Amino acid sequence: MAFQKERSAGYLANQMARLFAKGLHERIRPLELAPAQFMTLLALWDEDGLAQSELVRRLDVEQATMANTLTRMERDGLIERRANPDDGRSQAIHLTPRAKALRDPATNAARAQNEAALADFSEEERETFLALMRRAIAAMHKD
Amino acid sequence: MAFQKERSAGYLANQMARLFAKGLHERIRPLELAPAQFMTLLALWDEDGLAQSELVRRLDVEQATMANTLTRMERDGLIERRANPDDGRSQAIHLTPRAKALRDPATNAARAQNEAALADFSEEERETFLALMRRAIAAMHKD
DNA sequence: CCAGTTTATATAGCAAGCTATATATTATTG
DNA sequence: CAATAATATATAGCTTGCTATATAAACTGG
Repeated sequence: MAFQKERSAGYLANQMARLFAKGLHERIRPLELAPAQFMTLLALWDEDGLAQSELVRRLDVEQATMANTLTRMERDGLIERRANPDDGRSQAIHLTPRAKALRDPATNAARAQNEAALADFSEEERETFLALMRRAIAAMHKD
Repeated sequence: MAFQKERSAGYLANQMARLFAKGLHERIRPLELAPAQFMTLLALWDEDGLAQSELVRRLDVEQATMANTLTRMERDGLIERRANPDDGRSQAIHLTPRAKALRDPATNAARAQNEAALADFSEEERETFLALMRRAIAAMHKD
């Protein structure tokens, strides 16, 4: 039996995620933000001064990925790494004023992208969709 | 109102797609295949000898992305680029015997990954999930 | 207290995605 | 037919993801 990509959850998930990322990237381009930077800012807008290890835990990316993203964000004036006086290994990641000011425009852009993707979904379909994605994520985490 | 990433379709789509890719990568590792190579092979197993432009159209990635993926696949002995006698610009992409032999083990690995993700989904939920993803993809394409 | 382990971060190296641009070939049009 | 436009592919340069490995600091058990 042939493998049909249009019927493969993994194939569709990849295509959908690329379209989300592309659309978000477009919408936040005027802010000079990239998607992974936005995702990291989401966690820091929620709670400033987190350690890299905590960002890794909350965003579920590999430590090396986060280290590189933070380096680019520091370069772009979005964050500062401040020494932790209690532990010479870790640093606290703090938002710059520029990053704080981006909160509203950036989250609005993300909301607009979600809305574009789900434009013709009913409220019930939206809830179902989010719930199914969360379940697939949980299942793969266990695996 | 706070932006909650756990309630953002785009955020969940990104996380889900990464987990699909990671799981698939793990499963096809013994075959020495990477995920984008697998995706490209899906199209070529279906129809050998396609031009790069047709692969771009069928897989919906940018031309530059496909050119680079094909270069890696050629390096890895999965494809050959053959000159097109009718058009000096284009080349036909042909599978090597090695790539042809990978069809069954690779599609089985992909099926196993999809199954792991959707293990606790009912048949109806699976259909719903695929349909919702297709609709989100179509909506973003239009956008 | 110190040897060994654990934890926090960084770096190297690769794949795959993107945009922008270059080059070659074919098609079109005045 | 020559100039221009369109098409097919390649390349440069960047971000984001990954694994594997290195380094430094802090803990811990004997």
